[in-house]
Amino acid sequence: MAQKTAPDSTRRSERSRRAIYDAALALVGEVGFSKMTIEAIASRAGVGKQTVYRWWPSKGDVLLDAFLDLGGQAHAEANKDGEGADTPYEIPDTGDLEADLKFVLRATVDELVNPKYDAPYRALAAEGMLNPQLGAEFVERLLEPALQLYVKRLRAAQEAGQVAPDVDPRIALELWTGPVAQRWLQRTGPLTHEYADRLVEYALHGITPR
Amino acid sequence: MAQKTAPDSTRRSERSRRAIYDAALALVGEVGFSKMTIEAIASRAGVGKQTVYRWWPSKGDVLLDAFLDLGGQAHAEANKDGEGADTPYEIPDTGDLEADLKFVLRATVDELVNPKYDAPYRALAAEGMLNPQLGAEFVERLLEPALQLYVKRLRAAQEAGQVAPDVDPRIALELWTGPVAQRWLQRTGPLTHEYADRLVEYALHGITPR
Amino acid sequence: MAQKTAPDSTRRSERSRRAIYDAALALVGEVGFSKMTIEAIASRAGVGKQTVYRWWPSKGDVLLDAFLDLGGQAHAEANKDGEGADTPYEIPDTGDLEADLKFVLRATVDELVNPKYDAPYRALAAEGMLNPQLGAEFVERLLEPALQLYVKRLRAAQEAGQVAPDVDPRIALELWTGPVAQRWLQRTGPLTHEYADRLVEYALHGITPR
Amino acid sequence: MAQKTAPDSTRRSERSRRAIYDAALALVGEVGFSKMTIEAIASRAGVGKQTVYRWWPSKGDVLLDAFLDLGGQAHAEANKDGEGADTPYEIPDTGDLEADLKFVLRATVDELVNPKYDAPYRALAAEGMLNPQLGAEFVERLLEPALQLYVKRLRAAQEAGQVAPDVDPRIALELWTGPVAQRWLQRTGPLTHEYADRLVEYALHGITPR
DNA sequence: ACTTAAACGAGACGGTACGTCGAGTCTTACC
DNA sequence: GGTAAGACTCGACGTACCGTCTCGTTTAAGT
Repeated sequence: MAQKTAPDSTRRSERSRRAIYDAALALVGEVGFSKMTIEAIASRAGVGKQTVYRWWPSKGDVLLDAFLDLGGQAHAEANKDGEGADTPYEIPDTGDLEADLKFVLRATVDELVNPKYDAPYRALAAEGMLNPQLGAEFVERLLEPALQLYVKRLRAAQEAGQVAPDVDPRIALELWTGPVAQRWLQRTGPLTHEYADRLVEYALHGITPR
Repeated sequence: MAQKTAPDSTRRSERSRRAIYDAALALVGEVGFSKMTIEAIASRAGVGKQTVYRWWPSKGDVLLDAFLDLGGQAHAEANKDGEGADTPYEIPDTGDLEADLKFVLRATVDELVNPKYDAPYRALAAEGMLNPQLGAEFVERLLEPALQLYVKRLRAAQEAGQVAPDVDPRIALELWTGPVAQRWLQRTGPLTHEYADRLVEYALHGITPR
Repeated sequence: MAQKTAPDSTRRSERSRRAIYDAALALVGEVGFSKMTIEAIASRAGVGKQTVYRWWPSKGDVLLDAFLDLGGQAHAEANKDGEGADTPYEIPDTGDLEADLKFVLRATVDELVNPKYDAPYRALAAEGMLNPQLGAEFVERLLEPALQLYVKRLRAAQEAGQVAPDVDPRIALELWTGPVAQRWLQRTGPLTHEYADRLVEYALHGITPR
Repeated sequence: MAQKTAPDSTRRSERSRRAIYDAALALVGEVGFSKMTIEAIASRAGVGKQTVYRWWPSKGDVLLDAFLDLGGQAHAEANKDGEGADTPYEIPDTGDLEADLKFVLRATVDELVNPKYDAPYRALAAEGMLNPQLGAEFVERLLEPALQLYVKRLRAAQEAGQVAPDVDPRIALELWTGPVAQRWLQRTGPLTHEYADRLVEYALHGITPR
């Protein structure tokens, strides 16, 4: 396959890469995704346009990498005082499924509401809907790993008999992630801790009388 | 409020309006929302650019109106043979809540999968996430009316004792609309009748053992 | 030949015509000829665009009529106290050709420098250079009548033996009108009374030693 | 003076510059100045609009440069066979002032009548009358240099005693350039060799009897 | 330490679309 | 039927970015 003489990533300027991430995240917050231009990113990063085009095919991809990097940094930050064992991304398992799910979902809500994450994450979600290639990458690298944590926790709950054995965890988790995503992205209602709790309750016990 | 000498809508050309709707819907299907330009809409509709700009502030707004018109037409079509009483938008109430919900949700899935609706609806959803003004209009005029049908049906079910009285219908409905929206928009999994059925079952009875 | 049903000038609105003249003259002074638009003229005159288009083919023609009207008014004004005999446009004949020419040429200079006349007259001259049709009308209705006054005066001078009999007056007059026009239109030098005097002297007596 | 980050002229595309000149000169001849658009120039030159706007503020300026370049080319052409000494722009001095002036003025008339030069030159002259900034440049770069040749020749004639010592050459030359300009630009009469001769005669010897 | 080739900053280039303005035509309602 | 008003199609405006393409200038590997 004849690519356009693919760039040599070993000689890549780390300095420029970081500057581009910073510029992209700043701009998406300041002017929004659709008004964020590659020229503006380059100019703000003090970088030539070609340096952006050399490494990313579109502004969406720049933002995706920038956002993943942001997440990586945050995680590294949270663990920098640890002795060595890296705290994994994990849903707690206290034995009380309902409490554990509420705890995590509340944290998710907090994050989605945080402007620092909202702007880029929302932009990526929206862009991914129209651009299947970007959307696939978004889901694969960002969304699905997070959802798999629920799968793992639900499997444990099934083994503990707290979830019916014939329930498909991959579907079950959508009972609360779907609604939260919808409220967040489409602003169809307030996104609060109370709302998160209610979703978990309804999902676990159903809405029909017992 | 000093607008730029608002145009006189009584003198508006119906011909142009329809042509613009058709062009917008065709283009969003053919080239996608982001590559759809106002110039292309105007040109395809055989209309001056100014005529588009005179009546809509952005291509998103054009598409929203075009899509609403499309829905209106479809509904009118479906009722043109009726005696006179307009069949309302309504969720059937056969007494069997689960069956009724599955029926409607399957229909929703079919519609979302239909390319005729998918392209514009998806574009509007995505655009509405980045543009709060458009998003609000999208929700108010398109999404919320549909969701309210579930509220009504769930209220009836509550009166019939089929749904617990302390359940909030506006939240409950999101147990299935949220997941469907997520699968559809973010392509996180297959969107099938089986999936729809499963969501309704989980939502009604919960995922914990009974 | 089927014209577009030529308008009936007997039913023409005098009110509108005057308002259009005023608007055109005001605008050419305020924003210049090229930024003066027919829409602006109509709007300022409180008149529909069609009323302008019905009676004039271009903004140049509007301005030409407006300027001719302005000249007519000025002349009427100058004669409104007269007993009845209309003072004709005429170059004085005191018997002293040089003095008479200097007098008239100084007056011409004063007029060309007067902003009230400069803007429209200059616009018409320039436009007439690029648009032969307008140019011909400009020359025929505005310029040539003025030049013919010199022809008449020079003929009288020839009869009085003050101008060589083989001199062509129509060419001779250009010895001073040409230079004045050039200085005025192309701003190649100061346009003063002294300059006017000098031109007349050179033209009458030549620049070679006598 | 804070310009908009003035472009770097060392990186300018010579190819584009020439193509733009050619397009501008062709267009002004074909459709006239007022119907010549910057879009058409760019399109015909196979150039982006921005490349025109980057280097010139208006179509008038483009045409001025194009015309100057045309003159430069013509002059270079005329001298390419020379040994090295560039034939200067110069009015011949045969000792016979009248003959020399007639010779040059006839050549001027020929040039003004040549369609190749008429269209752009006329357009520049007319545009310069309405746009003082362009007019100043036109006079300074195109008109005045030509007029100064007459000043030089007349000074020589004064030294030779063929022109009265108190005559101002800068004014004297207008006795024939002014009329020629007027006939040419305003089409007030035929522009012929005979006319040119007559003007020189009148100007040199005056129109009064000797 | 020196060479050398790739990445880099800068930004000009041919394009496309933007959103606005005005041209000239046409329609509506009024007088 | 002329008029004021203004919506219409069309085309050009001047601007903003696109993605590509030179230009020198770092800069880091491999001699």
